[in-house]
Amino acid sequence: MCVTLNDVAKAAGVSASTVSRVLSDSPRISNKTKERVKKTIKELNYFPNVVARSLASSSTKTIGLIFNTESQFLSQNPFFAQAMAGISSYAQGKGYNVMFACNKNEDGDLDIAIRYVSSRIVDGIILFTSRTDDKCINYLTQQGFPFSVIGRPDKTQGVIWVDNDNFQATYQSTVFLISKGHNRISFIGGPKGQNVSRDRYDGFKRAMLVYGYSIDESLIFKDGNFSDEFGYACMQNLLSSSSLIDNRPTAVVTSDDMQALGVLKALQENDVTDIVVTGFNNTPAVMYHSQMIASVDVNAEQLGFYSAKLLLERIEGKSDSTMHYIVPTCLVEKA
Amino acid sequence: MCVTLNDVAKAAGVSASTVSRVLSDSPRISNKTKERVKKTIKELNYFPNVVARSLASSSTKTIGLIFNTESQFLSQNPFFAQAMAGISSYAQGKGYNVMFACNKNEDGDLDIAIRYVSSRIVDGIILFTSRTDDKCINYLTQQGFPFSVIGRPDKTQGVIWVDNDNFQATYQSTVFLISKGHNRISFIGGPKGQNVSRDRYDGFKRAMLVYGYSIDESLIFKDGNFSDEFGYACMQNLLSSSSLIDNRPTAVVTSDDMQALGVLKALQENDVTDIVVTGFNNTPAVMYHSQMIASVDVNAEQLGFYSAKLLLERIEGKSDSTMHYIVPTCLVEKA
DNA sequence: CTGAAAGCGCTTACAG
DNA sequence: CTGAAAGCGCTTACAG
Repeated sequence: MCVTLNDVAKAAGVSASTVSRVLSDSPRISNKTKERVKKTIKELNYFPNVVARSLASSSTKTIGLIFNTESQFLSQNPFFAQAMAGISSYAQGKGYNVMFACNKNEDGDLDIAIRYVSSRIVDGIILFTSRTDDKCINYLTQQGFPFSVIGRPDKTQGVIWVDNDNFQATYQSTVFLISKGHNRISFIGGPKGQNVSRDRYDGFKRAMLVYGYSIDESLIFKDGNFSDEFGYACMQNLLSSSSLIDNRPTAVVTSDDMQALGVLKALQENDVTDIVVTGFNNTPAVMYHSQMIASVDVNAEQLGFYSAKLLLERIEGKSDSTMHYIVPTCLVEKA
Repeated sequence: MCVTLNDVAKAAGVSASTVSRVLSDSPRISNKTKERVKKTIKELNYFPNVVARSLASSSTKTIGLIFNTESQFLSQNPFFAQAMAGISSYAQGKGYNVMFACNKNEDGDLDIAIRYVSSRIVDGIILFTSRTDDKCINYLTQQGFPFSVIGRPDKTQGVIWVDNDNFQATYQSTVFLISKGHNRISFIGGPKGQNVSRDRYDGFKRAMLVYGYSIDESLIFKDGNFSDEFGYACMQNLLSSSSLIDNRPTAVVTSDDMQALGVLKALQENDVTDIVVTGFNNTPAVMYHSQMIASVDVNAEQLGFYSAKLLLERIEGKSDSTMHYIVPTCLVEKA
């Protein structure tokens, strides 16, 4: 029903091989025949069947995405959509398609990875954020299957990854607060055991130390998660603590805008207007709050873009390809 | 390098046809041989090559997504990620993969559609929201290619679509405000020429009429867009209008949470605390505002789910498949 | 209930 | 510079 390569070959009076070579712009074909074949391709409105091409060349020109995240967070955090846009942008430029699959839990992730690899439907995989001792990373490494990771994994040995400088990000946020005159600063951290959590805490700690301020452990919340509930709970805890009643923090460095949102809710409910907050992702709706005075833009689209770039360089066997890339963050300060 | 169907056939002492039939669970194979073949499939850890299968069966078991939306909105509005999750959920259950591609403008959309169709890489397409006289819809219809649309298009003739009852949604929001004692209510609408805009305005208008309140045209903003900028501009307009100085609205029905966010910003900047707002999408960060008193949950995940369901029924040639489906909305009221 | 054979639409050594 | 032929790994009438 569709025009095939053979139809073109017959119409142009050449062999199928020649048409195929014209399509791949082989230097071994004379310009004269190239012109002629291209003309009949136009006339017959021929488009190659990519499935047949994939089978013959054993490459699908498709990459698969695995989120490693419960699907509710996909919509709450603009990070994912932005990173997807960046991936799609690079991939399209290189003629690659992008596939995704949502899932419920870590086993779901692994199932998707196994399906992608075993069915040979993708040439490579991009993982969004890595867990501790990540099953997908272990599996893909063991299979020798090309993949890249957004967010530096536990073991970087042999794995391609892109990430922000998370240390730098909270270091800057904290220094910004200090420059505004704050020095009793609370810190709200991310999930236990993740590099991102550790790095963001370290950045905060270092800034405090460099500027000569001590860290009050009662203002520090680690081993949390990136939810508004956690932010809310932390701030409620601070506001209801009797030991802090005359010695509250004046600022909070959070590790996520959703956390910040929870913090802001607690502040509002308690009519506290003299505590300011910083967050991550520069989410428009969160930044509208007057007490949000800065947010780290992680440049999610760039993270996606480079995760795709490094992956495709690996797939296409560029020998000089780098294994990781740091995307700079940018502290967005409110006027 | 990989185990093929032929390897399995040899190992099990049967023909390739038989292995293939076992894989598709054909009723014409005896249980005894089924068992034996399944055992060797396990032993050899065989997985079918889906690319070869696609070529032979001329079906890729993949659907493609086209957003019809500038990529910045993809991340700002949780709608897209939620709908994608719903699509992925249904598709995975049916053994289908999902592909997407971001783009810059309407021509970009059409390019993607042409690529999807011509390269025969997907079996069907889902369009997110339709434009007036949509080029993609026209093209796909003319090609006879299976597709479904999220959001009722201009011409529904022969096209599969899912949508909310947008009339009902704003009708309910407005009635809710009326029940709270409001009757001078402002309305902020969506883009010109879209069904969604018309329906949402009609729902508002009808509720006002049914309850016997007149509509003050100076409080109505149509032909806008779903951005915070537009919401902000509308509210600034209202607050600065000298003719309204003693006769302001007490409530605003917006057509989107981003609009609502802009409205809230204007209210906050002008220290206006006696105007309440309703929106769409139940965005957590927006709902935190005390003046947001209701938001319509459009159930984006369900919209995605059913857009995939109707599409796959069409692809698989279910004769009794319906052409459209209305996903109920749900007004989320704040306590 | 099972098999031999043709075919899906390309690519790519090999030969000239 | 070009072509004939094999092959990628499946599915599916057709025949028995």
